[in-house]
Amino acid sequence: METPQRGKTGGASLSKFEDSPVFNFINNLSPIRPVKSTDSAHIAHTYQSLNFASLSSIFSSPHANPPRVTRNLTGPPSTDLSRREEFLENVGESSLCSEVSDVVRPSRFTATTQDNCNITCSFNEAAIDPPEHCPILPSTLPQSSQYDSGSPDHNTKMKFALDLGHAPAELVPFVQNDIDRRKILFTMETGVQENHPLELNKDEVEGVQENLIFDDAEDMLIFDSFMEPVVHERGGEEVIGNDVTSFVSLLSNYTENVDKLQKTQPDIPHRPCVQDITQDLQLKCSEDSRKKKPETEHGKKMLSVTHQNQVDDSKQHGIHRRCLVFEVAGISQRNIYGDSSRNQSTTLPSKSRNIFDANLKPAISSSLCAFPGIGLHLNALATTSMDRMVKNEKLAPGKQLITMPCPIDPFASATTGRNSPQKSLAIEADLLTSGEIEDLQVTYDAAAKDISLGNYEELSQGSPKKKRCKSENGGESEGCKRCNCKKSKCLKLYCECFAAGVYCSEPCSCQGCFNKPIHEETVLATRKQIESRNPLAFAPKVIRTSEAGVEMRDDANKTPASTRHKRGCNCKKSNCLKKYCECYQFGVGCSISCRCEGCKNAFGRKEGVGEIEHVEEETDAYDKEKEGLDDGPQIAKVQIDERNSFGNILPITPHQSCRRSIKLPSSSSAKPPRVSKLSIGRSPGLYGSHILWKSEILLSQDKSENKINANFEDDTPSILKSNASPTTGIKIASPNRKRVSPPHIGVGLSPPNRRSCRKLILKSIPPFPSLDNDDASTEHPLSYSRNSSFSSSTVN
DNA sequence: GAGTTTGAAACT
DNA sequence: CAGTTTCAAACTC
Repeated sequence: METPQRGKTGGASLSKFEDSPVFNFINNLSPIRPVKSTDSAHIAHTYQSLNFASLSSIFSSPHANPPRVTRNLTGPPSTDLSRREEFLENVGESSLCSEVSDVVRPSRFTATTQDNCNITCSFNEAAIDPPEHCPILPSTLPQSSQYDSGSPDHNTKMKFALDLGHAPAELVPFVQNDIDRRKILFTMETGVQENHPLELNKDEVEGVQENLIFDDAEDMLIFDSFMEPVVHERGGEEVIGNDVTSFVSLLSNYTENVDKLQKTQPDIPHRPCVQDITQDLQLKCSEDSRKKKPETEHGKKMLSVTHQNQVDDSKQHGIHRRCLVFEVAGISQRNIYGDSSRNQSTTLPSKSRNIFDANLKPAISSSLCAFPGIGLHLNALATTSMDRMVKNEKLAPGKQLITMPCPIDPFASATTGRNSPQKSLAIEADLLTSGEIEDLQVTYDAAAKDISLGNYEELSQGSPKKKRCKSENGGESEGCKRCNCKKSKCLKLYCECFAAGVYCSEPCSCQGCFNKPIHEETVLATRKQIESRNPLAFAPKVIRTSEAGVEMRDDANKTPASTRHKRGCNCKKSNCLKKYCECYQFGVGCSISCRCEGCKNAFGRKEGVGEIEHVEEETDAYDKEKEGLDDGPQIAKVQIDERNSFGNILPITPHQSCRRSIKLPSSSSAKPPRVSKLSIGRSPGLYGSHILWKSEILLSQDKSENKINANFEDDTPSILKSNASPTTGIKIASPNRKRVSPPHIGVGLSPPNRRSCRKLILKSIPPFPSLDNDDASTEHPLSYSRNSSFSSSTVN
């Protein structure tokens, strides 16, 4: 090996870099393994052309204005296996790029792949700026000004590029691996994507980016997700760095806001600094990793076995990253962006997946309970995705395909007998242990059982029709969704089937029904018309808003204020204690957007209602009134990331799903809606979903997450807090002037800036598929003709 | 199962 | 926007 070359900026040494505050900062931020000088040296050694000197010079010379330096790193040709293996040995677990990630993480990291598939890491000093008073940060940490290169944007950028054209193919996965492991909140996309039709194009990314303006640590976390490396078909194309840029914005905003916050609210305990966040993540990650240890080890074993495969894969693919939102979201994100993403995880080298897997599991779990779908369309999409998943037999090393019958298939259930063959749930999972698979199966069976028992709604947070469902079909989920329309021809939202985006089926007692496949055109046209009137007409009625933990902390029996009816109810006589009330029906509390009178919603009352009573009283009242009522609304509130809704069918562990459920007052004693195992968003199960976003799912989870969540609220401006209710905060006018809230949730959940996050969702993924033209071909056909064009048009 | 009540959806 | 009508689910008997 040749000795590392010094960069043009060269003067600084690695040791100098070690002494730099930035180095310390980085180490502080690196929960898993601090950057070590030896690492750097080793890296430099290993990769002769990777010049860290320039990096260190920048870090160690805060006042210097190093010119932008780009280094092309020429490693062993990817075709040279021996060299690659040697490289692997040298680099070892902590690969070169892991170091790279370590080094750059605290700063702005942009990974762009140029035509020659370089990874360009750009440092932006602004991102390095630590929040003031952040205990972990060295007091001497250079501020941005110190790094001001004089450029208009004050960016001092150093690029070191890894010429993947010559670099070991493993490099990329390793980069990904380490980044994943460290939960670094940036995205990186490397390369290349041949035959990735659904890959985000630049415009999409930009669109996403535009709306991705996080400015809080939480945002970062959300943004985090787990980076999913994706192996693409070809190595060496353009890497979209926009995601990374998004992260940059995020990080920058975060630091800035922390500073602001600290200045404006010195009394308030400082929000978690980056380290706190990363530690939380790391903690979670570590826990997961420990749990997954056997798998991890197995994965390591697999590594050797599958190394060649990986190499091949690596040759075929690039790294594709999409990281938004928490882990689950990360997965779902893939679905948003296309089918290709699904394989992202698939193609991950097993070794690289160890950490990733730890994250994947929960994601899988949540998916199980959140059988996707924003509306039926998405459910169908999910199914289709599954199909495609099955079709796509290429499973990554260390992956296994678990297939189970899919009970939660709106089509299977509502349209069985027509064109809805029972779908199988194909779960691509990391080599799970038999026990884990068993657990998965148990969970899945439980869900299936619920559905088969007619508790469809119980699983779907929809209007309970248990009466009509149970005892029928001997366990088939079909028939649970039925209407009794007489005049609407099942072409109005009065019809639950129609509203849910499903065809009426035999069990329906409707008259003059047009909501049938044979009238597909009519159905679609009508639907389109309705949507034109109100784009969100078919949107989930219950959305996730803010105030999440607040109410939960206040009273576990209450529905988290974060989950509220989109428009709010308008009850006059029912006191929001009957299913007439949609809020109650969905098992959510009323909010200030409700116009109900005499609200006694047991799940929580709207703010401002004078009759604040104790929940116990409410419950008692309800009990009295409801005594004898066989079942209340069976609602579960697994909140689904809208991205999950996009067909991200991933297995989930039972308790994970339960854990993510929001406990509702038990209905066992004729009390309000009880908690069910699963819930798929909106109504009758078909909507699957309210777009219950991932971040919400995580809300009630880990301590670290709770901690973060708490901070969310802390930072929520009072103005937003006051608007915390679902609709008030983000109320928009629908065409028919009715109050309509965007499907996104988390008004208050998110600090102001999180609006961007929602924007992102809305923009990048039309939550509620429109019948319009282009989309119609992929969405509505899905809804109403599962066998129609979608699969054929998107599968491959 | 028929009739009533209720509130969302649709309409004016 | 508000008021009214229509509608079908929820509920009662």
